[in-house]
Amino acid sequence: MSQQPRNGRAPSVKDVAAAAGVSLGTVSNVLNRPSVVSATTRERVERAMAELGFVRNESARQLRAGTSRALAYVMLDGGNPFFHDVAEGIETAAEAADLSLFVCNSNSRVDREAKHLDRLVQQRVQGILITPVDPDAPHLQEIGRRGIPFVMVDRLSSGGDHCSVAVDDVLGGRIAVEHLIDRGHERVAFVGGPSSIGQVRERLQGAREVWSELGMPEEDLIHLPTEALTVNEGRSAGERLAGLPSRRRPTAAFCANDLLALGLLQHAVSAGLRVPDDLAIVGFDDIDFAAAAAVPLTSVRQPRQELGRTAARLVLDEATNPDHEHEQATFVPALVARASTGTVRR
Amino acid sequence: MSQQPRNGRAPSVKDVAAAAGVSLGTVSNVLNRPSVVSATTRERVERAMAELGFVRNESARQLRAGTSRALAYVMLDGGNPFFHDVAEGIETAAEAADLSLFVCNSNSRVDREAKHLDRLVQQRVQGILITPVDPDAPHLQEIGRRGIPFVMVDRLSSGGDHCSVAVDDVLGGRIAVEHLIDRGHERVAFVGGPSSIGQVRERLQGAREVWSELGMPEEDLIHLPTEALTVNEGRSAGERLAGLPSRRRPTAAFCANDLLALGLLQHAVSAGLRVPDDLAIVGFDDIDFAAAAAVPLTSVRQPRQELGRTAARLVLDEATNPDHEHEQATFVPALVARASTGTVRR
DNA sequence: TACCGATCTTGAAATGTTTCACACCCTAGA
DNA sequence: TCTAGGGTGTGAAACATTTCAAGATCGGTA
Repeated sequence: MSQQPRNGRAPSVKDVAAAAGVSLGTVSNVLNRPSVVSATTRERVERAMAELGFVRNESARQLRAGTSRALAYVMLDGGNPFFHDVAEGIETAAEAADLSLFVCNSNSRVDREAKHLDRLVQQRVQGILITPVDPDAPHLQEIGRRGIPFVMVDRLSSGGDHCSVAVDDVLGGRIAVEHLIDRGHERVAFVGGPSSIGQVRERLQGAREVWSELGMPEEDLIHLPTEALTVNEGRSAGERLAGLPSRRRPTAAFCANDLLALGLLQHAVSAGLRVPDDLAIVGFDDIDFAAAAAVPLTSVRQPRQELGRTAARLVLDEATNPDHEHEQATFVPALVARASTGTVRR
Repeated sequence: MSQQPRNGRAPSVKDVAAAAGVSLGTVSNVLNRPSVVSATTRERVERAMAELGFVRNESARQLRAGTSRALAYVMLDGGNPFFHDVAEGIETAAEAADLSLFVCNSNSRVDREAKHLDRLVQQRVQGILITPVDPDAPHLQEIGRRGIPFVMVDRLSSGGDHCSVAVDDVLGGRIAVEHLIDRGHERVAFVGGPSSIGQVRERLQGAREVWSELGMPEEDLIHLPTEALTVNEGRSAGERLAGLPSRRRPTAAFCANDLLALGLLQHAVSAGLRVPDDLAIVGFDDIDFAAAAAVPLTSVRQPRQELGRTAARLVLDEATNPDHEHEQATFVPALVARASTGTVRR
């Protein structure tokens, strides 16, 4: 690991070859096909590398080989642990395939997303995984048309012209609200928005479906819209909820994600409400903080890591398998009941 | 934005030049020095690029130019929102300098950290920011010796052979415990570990300093060690705390970070303890979830984004300024008092 | 000794971009 | 008509690597 005095330029294969007294090709063989070079030569070359502190120049490698060694995941909201867990799953799979993973964060902004994508295309990454701000945005189609392996995460592809991985959000909405009805609640709020977000729309749809199927009056499922899926918005929804006249006030809330639920929970506790007795709460995603809340949160679990691993598997298949067929992988969400919805009412 | 039918190979400057009827050099000029080419030629070239769907090949660019357009941040624990916030700060600064940021996560594992670093060196990134598992690990020295701009984040450099950015952790420990003493607590637990982590050692040191300076008996500051700085470990510390004989049991806990504090808080609430009356809690970092906890958490705030921005500034200076001098930027932590420590006791 | 096959090594070509010295074309001035 | 010089455009070289056809070496055998 020792090094020559720095002379400005990083040592190249050429320098290694000279130091070891072999040709460029041999050095390259040591790097890429060690088995074809004799043990003694290999050793000599490796010693030279160590002495010079040689590190392969990845841009040159990539330029010549025509293929990068990296995947990328563009996540929607770095502040939401859900996406971090998905990224972990992707990284596990990438690691196994000996690929790097670039993690980017669009922060729900289309311009940031576009900028990231542009850079990733310039980098010629092997594949792009993304939870998009808008699944129909033209710059996404662009990626596909370019022939870059592409998988949509946490959103199902409508057109079917690329792979996608997601849970069944409608079903998720159904099981959340069914759980609340089971617990005896007769007036329930759905907290979430904006409805430009597909996940929000579908979770609400599932909620409404099961609500009417079980014969509950339509006006007793109240939609409390939010501007974003954040803790703060959850708190502010809590204020609005508290402001409702008591005969209209729901006894339970189903939040479009756990961040909203945590915000709502906090507001409820600080307003002196007892959870679940005065207000039951169900979240969505089942992030670790949900279980860790002061009143542990009932939540609709998504298999976060598995979502990521599957997405990575699909993108790798698209990258390497000539017979690749696009696939829409759907997972089934599961209710995880905790203290925030307590036991049966009354 | 339309494209030729894909013919397998992505279009290169050569193709663009041919399509526009100009030379390679001119295309490159349009890309890099638009001002030296006449408006009409430029337009023609740009049209050709659009028609072919040309995207610059970054590896070739980097190989020739000898310089990458990216920074990297290797964070210690992607599951801790603190590091996400630091990364946001770095990204802001990188964005302003028109650089990409690669975010990696070592997950507190030396081998993952080493692997990431190795890849980043191969990529020839312009600079590396890192919150290291072990600040004295030899592979870190290696980076510096290689001449890659390098900044340590959330840890102060001892040797001074590179830049670093951190808050004064000893001071942080002092203000946390001083606050508890002010509130009238006479028996306090420090929750945190392992002590291989410098931050933990220093926060404990600060706690001990102020404890003895204010004349409190040494044996009344109890150290509850943990295996990691996670919510789960916080919960388990809560169990151990509850198991102490009541005359030894502290009335307040200072946790080495907010995740521990949240775990401890959850255990306390579920065990029926009133916070802050039966147990007051102070965290460290002031992540967003601290304020959002059911009992909002008193915490020692670190300027998370600013830490990141400053680190990015330093690494950029090292990368571009020939007169760069290594700098240890220290920030002052501040106590943010919330409900979890309530008001004065008795 | 000559030849063979196996094993190992070589060196040139190719990858897509940027750079830079130079050539070209005008126009203006002598 | 010639020259100077600004404004444009050109094309070859360079960057660090990989690949691959071909060459070298060696031990063994006819």
